[in-house]
Amino acid sequence: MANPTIYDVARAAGVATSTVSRVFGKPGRIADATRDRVLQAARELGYEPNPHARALTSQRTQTIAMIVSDITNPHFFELIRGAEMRAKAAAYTLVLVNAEESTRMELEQVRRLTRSVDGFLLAASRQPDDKLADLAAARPVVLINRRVEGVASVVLEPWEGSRQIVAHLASLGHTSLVYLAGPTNSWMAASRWTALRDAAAELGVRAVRTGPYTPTVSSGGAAADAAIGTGATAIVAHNDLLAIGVLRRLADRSVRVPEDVSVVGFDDIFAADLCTPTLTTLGGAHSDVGRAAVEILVESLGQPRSSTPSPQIVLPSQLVLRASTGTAPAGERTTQR
Amino acid sequence: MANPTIYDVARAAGVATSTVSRVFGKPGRIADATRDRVLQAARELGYEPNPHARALTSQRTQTIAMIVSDITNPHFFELIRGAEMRAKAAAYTLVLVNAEESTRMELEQVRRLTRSVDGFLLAASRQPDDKLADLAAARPVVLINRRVEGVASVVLEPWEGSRQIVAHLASLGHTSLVYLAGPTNSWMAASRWTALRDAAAELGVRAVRTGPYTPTVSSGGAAADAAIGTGATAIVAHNDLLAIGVLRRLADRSVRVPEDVSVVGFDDIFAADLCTPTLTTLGGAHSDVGRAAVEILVESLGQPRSSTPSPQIVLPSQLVLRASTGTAPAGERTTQR
DNA sequence: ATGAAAGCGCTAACAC
DNA sequence: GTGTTAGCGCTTTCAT
Repeated sequence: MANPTIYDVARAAGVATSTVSRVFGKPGRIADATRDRVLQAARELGYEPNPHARALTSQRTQTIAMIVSDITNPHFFELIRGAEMRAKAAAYTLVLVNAEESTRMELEQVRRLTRSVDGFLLAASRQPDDKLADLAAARPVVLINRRVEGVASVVLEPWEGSRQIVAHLASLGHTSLVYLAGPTNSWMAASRWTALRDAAAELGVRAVRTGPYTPTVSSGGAAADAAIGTGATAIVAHNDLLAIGVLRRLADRSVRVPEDVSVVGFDDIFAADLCTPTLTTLGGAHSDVGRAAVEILVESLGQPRSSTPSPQIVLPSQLVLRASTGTAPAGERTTQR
Repeated sequence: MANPTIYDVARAAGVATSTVSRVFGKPGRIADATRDRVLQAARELGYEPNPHARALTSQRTQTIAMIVSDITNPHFFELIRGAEMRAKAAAYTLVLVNAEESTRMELEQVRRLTRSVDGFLLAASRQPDDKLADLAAARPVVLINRRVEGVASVVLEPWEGSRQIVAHLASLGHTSLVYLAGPTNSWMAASRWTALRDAAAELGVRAVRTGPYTPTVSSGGAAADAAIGTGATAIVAHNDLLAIGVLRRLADRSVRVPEDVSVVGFDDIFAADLCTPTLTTLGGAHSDVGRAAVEILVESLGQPRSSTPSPQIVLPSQLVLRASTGTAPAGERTTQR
């Protein structure tokens, strides 16, 4: 038979269609003998439940959508990977959408997919806070690397991590740093800068910001030039891609790293350990972020809507010291206490 | 209204439900005035078509599944990216599944998703040929970087590319090379080796193969040791990840690249241009491969099944020369004609 | 514990 | 060009 339905199975097993439905839907509520008979018939006919018919009545699709702001960034890769693994484990299907840094497209895709998925993972969303609150009020949403009051989220710790970067630089004798900012509507960019600035103030380091820059290798050139222009001895780039671009430009300009200037990135992407010099960066278990996001989304789908308290999860980040940071150049160096 | 249906729209616009359905389904067949009226009503009510109800009757889901054999490999990233972009452009939703190098899981996921998607993209499938032919006979399938008789596919040219690698090495005076093989059930691994071997024979280069190796950086250590053991002056690794692992191990063993030995990879991943030395590799437009695969899949979905001639597309690869290849060490060098 | 039957929202003949 | 109507395959009351 081409596409056997519960009717075929019901007939073959000599039961009602509702019984077949129950066998597949809520296994507890059926007598063992009947269940075995149904399962047997189903197997013989090669029956597979039709997810659309199921979704039509039950309103549950066993599918979640992950919308990433920029699939080009390898950092998202880990996020996606973690999410995919956890989704598969929970028997959910993962739909992947790239918003290409466009807030409009992000919204449009959420709208388009609203009926086809049970919930959304919004990774590094570029929407304003109120928009996200609206979206989350209307459907299950978990934000990734973005935090908004009252909306569930999972973020990789940016505050203490940024603090550690500044402390690390300060301990190497740096008295000034420049932050190469990421996109203006990036929550992470804002969080990092705030934390860097505060930590710098505390530790007596001068901190300035330039940008915003598109977080890509190719933007690193202009960013590096601007950074050098500030006279700072340490450059903290919004992410590793940008940092690697900076490294390249500095090499072209014969600025030595870390002798003349130190460079720090964020994310600890695969390439951070391969570039020359290897890059000091704030990393963390990105795939765990994706995993955790799926976890709390799926969990919230089980509960009656709105009864959930919107968990805000923070996963630890971790400063990875490599060769791109070193003691501040002597001329600029201040006496350490 | 919470979830307006075509009934609500029909009532508001004063038409039949079928008219509403047509407006959204086949825009041509309706009078302009009626269409505008329906669209207007739909907008006012905030109507969104329910994809499941649509799929249930029409048998079309506007969704395609992409199953990748190993999402960890950054090379797949580009494939996914190209596929996602093209799918979105064609108003298709992309479901992403990682098979984690497991043939069983690959099959299982295809089965599970068969009813929910219109077709499959199988990237670097690890299934045997006959299994793939079976799968493709039962549903629309496009293979990516895998070729099987009678099944539609898109591959990045491996033969002429491998040939160019050998020619490049030969022109540098190398007379022997070792290929560090990828997974045994990888079609690409087989194709590359065959092409390398044939080209080597033609050009008077001795070629041996070791392995198989898991194509990861961490496998590169053992692979490098084995390669050195063969005495070959040129190492061709199954992919860039493995090649980078080899580079690391050689550096640890103080084997100079390219002075003592040359190293070549495949894929031209982002990191190939960042490692030390930078890696000579056979690249190509991977995202175009993903794009093309979606294209022919979507196209075949338009046609009546089986009327399509299963296109086998080959996209050009391209040898990217970097610093990891150089003239063969003098001792081993043969006189050039 | 199981059956009967009414939809879920939409499409696709088939009429007119 | 538009309306009528019968399902698509399943879940879910409501009975029994």
